[in-house]
Amino acid sequence: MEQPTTPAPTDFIRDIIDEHLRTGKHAGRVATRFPPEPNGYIHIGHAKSVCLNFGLARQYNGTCNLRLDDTDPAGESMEYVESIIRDVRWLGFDWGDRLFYASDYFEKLYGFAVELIKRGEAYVCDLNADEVREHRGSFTEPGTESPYRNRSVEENLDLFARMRQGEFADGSHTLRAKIDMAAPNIVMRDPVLYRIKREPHYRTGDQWIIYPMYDFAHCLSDALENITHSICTLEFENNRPLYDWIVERLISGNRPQQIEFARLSVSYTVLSKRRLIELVQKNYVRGWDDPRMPTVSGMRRRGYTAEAIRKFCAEIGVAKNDNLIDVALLEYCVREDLNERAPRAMCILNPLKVVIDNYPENSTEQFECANHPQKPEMGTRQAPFSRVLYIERDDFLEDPPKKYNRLAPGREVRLRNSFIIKFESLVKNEKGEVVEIHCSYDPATRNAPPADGRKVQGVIHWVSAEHAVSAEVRLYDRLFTIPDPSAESEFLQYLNPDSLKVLTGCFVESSLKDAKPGAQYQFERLGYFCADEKDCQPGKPVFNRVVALRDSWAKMADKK
RNA sequence: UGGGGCGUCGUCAAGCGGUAAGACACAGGAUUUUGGUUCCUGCAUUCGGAGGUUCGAAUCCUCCCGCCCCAGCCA
Repeated sequence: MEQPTTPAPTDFIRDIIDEHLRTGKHAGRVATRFPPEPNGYIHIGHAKSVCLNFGLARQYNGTCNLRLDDTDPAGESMEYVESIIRDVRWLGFDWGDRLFYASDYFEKLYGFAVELIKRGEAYVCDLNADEVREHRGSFTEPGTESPYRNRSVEENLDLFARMRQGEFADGSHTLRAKIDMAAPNIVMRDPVLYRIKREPHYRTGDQWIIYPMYDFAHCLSDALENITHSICTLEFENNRPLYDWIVERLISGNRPQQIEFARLSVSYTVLSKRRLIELVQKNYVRGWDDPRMPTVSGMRRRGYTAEAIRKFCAEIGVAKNDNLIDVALLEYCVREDLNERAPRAMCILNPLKVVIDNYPENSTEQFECANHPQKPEMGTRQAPFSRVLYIERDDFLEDPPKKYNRLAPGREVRLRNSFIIKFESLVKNEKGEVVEIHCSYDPATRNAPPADGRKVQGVIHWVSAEHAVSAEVRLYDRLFTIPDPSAESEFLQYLNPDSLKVLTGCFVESSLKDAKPGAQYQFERLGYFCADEKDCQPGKPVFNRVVALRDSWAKMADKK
């Protein structure tokens, strides 16, 4: 698979690695991993981690594993695993043959647990969840030791084996590390290492009824895979002492080192897995790949490219500051990428009929249109022109404000790629709405400037009524309108009911009747659109809005 | 409140004792058969605050203030 070229910025993680390289730690090796739990689809926040981990591996000529961190059977599934594999690949990264599952280590992890018991540093505790919590103490008070804390190694070994064999009820026993119930860091107050959970695991089925906790499984999985730099998000900083505690006891030689960075937040949206699951399960969206979702698959379906997402991840940087990235930066990265690659096309969202009175009836001519104004190598296409056209309703105003650069009574405009036309008259219906306008065209301006050098009011796009293809266009606005991060907890109340507007009665030029699903276009003056991966059908295309072109006209109108 | 982190432009983010990069956003202007693109220009005398060390501090020290994370048998 092609490895993308993303810029290699400097950041504190690279400083740490450089230092290791200098001192010879890990013998010059760099091994990272991307370890999602398969309990949902990955989103733009995961993409940051994917780009970081795989980017580091590539930059330092190392490796990056894809590991499914599936130690809690609840909510995990093969569908999620498949989506993760698909999405990381699509983002442009390759883990070679290094696809791993924490669940493949269950037997080894069990062995590590036994070893810890033998060292007298883990014990089986009969306290239930509530009792464990009570014994844990609080931020200000130390915890109290479990009455089961000082069982003999033999008893612990026996009990732990029986836990595995299914002798005890769910939640009745746990395996705990024997550390320090008075530790100021609550993570170190005899953390639970194994719990009993009779829930089928999507890979191991009912083979196990005890499952290792994250803190036990993750560091040891890293060690088993010879990871050198275990990069995770800031909320795990409190867990690092435990990570080291476990690894120091059970692993000899070079040990992985945990390094934390700030997770991504993006304005106006929500990236919490819990909340995204809720959106899908309660059908607020049409699925994980709904184009309004901040998931990788949603963005792909919406028309964002992997390159744009990678560019974004490189642009935001990696640091330890809590951050809230302006969604405008994401959209900038998408626009920048699409501007290069998206062929231009004309589309009328809201048609207004225009009759060119002095153009012969039953006549058609073809205009050759550049697919990209700055890139002749992208070729041309033919656009049929005839006497009856559709233009965008917004492109005509009977009584235009100053600065309006489009068609109006008494004015001339350029029809993009074709003639200059001049307003002649209009037709209204009984309600007083303009339903049709009549214009004349200047044959001498066929893709040429007027001979007399006169300037026209602007350039608008059009489509031949007879040849145009009807299309459905979906305008996606932001799914949320969360005003600031502190309001995020009430996320459902900020769902934007207008986040999806379906426009029917739209027309696209005939060259788009076979638009390839997934292909992006720039509809001139309207924005970037993507032929919908799922709903687009030849002959009647469905387009999703990717991002809008800057709406300068709207901005001017706002100003005055 | 105990512990762990973090505070540099509206938003990200470089900077690591030698006198505040860059990007987005924003504001002007030029070019343009997309109000797009491109291209110029402007945008932190100041780095959470107050003291101190120093010829010199965003960078070192002290105190203070603010924000985030931790009391799941989630990850």
